[in-house]
Amino acid sequence: MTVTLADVAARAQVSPATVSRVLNGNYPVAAATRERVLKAVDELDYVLNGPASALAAATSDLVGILVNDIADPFFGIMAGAVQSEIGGPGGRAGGERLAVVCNTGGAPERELTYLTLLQRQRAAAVVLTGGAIEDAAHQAAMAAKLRRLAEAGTRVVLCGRPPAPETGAVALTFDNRGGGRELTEHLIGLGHRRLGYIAGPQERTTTRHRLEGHRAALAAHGVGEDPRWTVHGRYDRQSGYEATLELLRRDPSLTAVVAANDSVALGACAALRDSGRRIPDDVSVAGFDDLPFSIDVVPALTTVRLPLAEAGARAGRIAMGREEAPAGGIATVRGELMVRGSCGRPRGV
Amino acid sequence: MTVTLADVAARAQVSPATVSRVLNGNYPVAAATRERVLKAVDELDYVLNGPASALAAATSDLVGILVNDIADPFFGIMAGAVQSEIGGPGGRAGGERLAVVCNTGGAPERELTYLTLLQRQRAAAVVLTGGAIEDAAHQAAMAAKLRRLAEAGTRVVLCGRPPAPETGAVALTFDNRGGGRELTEHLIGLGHRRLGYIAGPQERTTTRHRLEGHRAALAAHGVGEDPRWTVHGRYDRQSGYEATLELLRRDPSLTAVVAANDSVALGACAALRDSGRRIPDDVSVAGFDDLPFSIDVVPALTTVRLPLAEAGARAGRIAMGREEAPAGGIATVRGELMVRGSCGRPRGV
DNA sequence: AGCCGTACAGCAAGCGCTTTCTATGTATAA
DNA sequence: TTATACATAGAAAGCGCTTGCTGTACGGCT
Repeated sequence: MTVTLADVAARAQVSPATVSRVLNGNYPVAAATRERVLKAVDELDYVLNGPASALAAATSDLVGILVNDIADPFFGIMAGAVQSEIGGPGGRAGGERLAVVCNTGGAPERELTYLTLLQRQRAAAVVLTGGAIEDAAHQAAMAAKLRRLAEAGTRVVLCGRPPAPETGAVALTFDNRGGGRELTEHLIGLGHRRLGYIAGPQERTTTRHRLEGHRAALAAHGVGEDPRWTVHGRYDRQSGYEATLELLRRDPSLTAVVAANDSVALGACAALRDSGRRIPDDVSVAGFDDLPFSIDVVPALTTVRLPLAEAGARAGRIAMGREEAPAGGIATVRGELMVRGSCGRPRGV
Repeated sequence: MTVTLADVAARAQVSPATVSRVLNGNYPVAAATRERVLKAVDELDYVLNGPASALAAATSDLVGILVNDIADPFFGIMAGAVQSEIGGPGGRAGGERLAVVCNTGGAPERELTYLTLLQRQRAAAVVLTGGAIEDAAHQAAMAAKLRRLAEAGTRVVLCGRPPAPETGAVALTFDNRGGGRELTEHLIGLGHRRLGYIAGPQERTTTRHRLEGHRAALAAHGVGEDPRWTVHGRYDRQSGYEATLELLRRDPSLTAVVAANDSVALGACAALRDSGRRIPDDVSVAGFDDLPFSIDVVPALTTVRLPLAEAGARAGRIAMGREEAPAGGIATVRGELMVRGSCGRPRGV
């Protein structure tokens, strides 16, 4: 029914072993034989059986990419960059690998389940993107899983994630703290003294680091802080909208709102506008990430650009062993402050 | 070294067959035995070998999702929805399936290569999203490939794609023509008579259908058309920016610009603004898709909402055989006109 | 001429799992 | 009590491929 290696071998009048070697190309096969085999492959429309070959060779050409939300360009951009480097169709590398993009939705248990699934498939490499979840039990479980994957020969790369010590995983970490600090310093420099902060979900490293950067800036410049000025929410637009209304309710005199990311900032802008405030005349807004749309909203968003595509590409190359891992297995990727129209001087300054 | 089924069997004092049956759960196994096996699995930290099991069972739990651009939310939203329905971790369905999101970049050859890769993995199902490429040779090759996949038992679903006759593929097609027509009729109703159109890449069905809808509206209402008023480009923001400048150069008197999608519309807005025009006072702008950000730009984008998440979810269910395919294997998914601030009456009307 | 190195090609043993068929013990019916 | 069905577990035959090892033929060497 389905064509197998043996069928090709029969047709080409060679042994299955030879066909296999022609297809894998790492063994001397006479040119004439090779041609004959290739011709048979073509005529029979033969397609290798992936599972069988993975079983026999004890390796697979699957590469897993874990993302929190595939509908969010933040992850899409990284995933796309990883994929372009792992040598899938169209990638620069040679072999044909299949990128498996796994959508965890930010749920700890899904993260683990996907890792198990990838382990089951004997994935060649796994790239984890996005912030980690700060739960001791979960982190321990993740560390154990990553260690086991590494032991089984799967290369593990963390992209935009804090390092996972003693797991053998390479980490390209975003400098969220530094970026957050720089951003808030910019606002302080403009004269803002009453800054609201819309943070992401509580238990995320990304959330915490960005917030810490924000606070470090405030502290460094002697700017006061009020617990009412910080609200936590999700990393999406709607959450930004709601959080901003909440912030405004708590303290209508805020002159700036710093958002956990650009999507949240978008929601903040909408809420501000709906409540009759102008940006940046009445309230300044800042985002984080510099996603493609951020330059197009009006006014354009002041934000911190993270080199998502570059980091993803690098993660992909490291995962494929085509680039050396950074010293110590850890590299910090810095963001860049993008000053645009959404932040201005507060009234009367 | 690595733990195998046999190890578990030995530890649980049963045969490998029994372990397999416990793990797959479709054969009567005494409760006591099952417990013993499960305990051994746990103690040994056993992870099934995916390739081996796929080989033996001649099926796999991989589901492929082909997208043009994973960094584009248009695809991300659909892919996420498909994934949530195929029963991967966190999905509603039971079994644990791995969704493989493949980024074709819109390149014909990559589309085919990925399909081959998926065929090689003996994927359980494949969902193809996005417009098809209108090249006879490529379409024939695709049709052949899809037919072969279907023959091998892989369920094939097209989501937001025109039907592929005689391939056994189920198609959920977006009514791009109807949406395009409705959108332009709205503009005509507002009084516009000089409408620029920024189309997508030439060889895409999506591009052609949307443009046809636009033209049908013009024709139906006796509104003239000038070849200079149509420009082709890519489906991204930058392309929209450039195309708009080109449109303006060709005819500065245009009162409206209809874009192939929302990202393009965003670029158009930026170009219009940079050239000193106000939206919608001087020029109206319309998009297509209604991506999440479209409501947040200022003014909010008038566009056609496509139920991406719903369509993706349905495609996922059909791919899993959890929902019946539509009659004839084809269903048309309609868009909905979203009237917002970016379109107004032209000056003097 | 005889020997050996080299270049290919084939044999056959798995890889780790699923599944059919068979065996065994137990419960039910006659 | 014996015959029969049922529930459960095991034996074993692959699934389709890779790869270490074993030929075999040929050319160059001494």
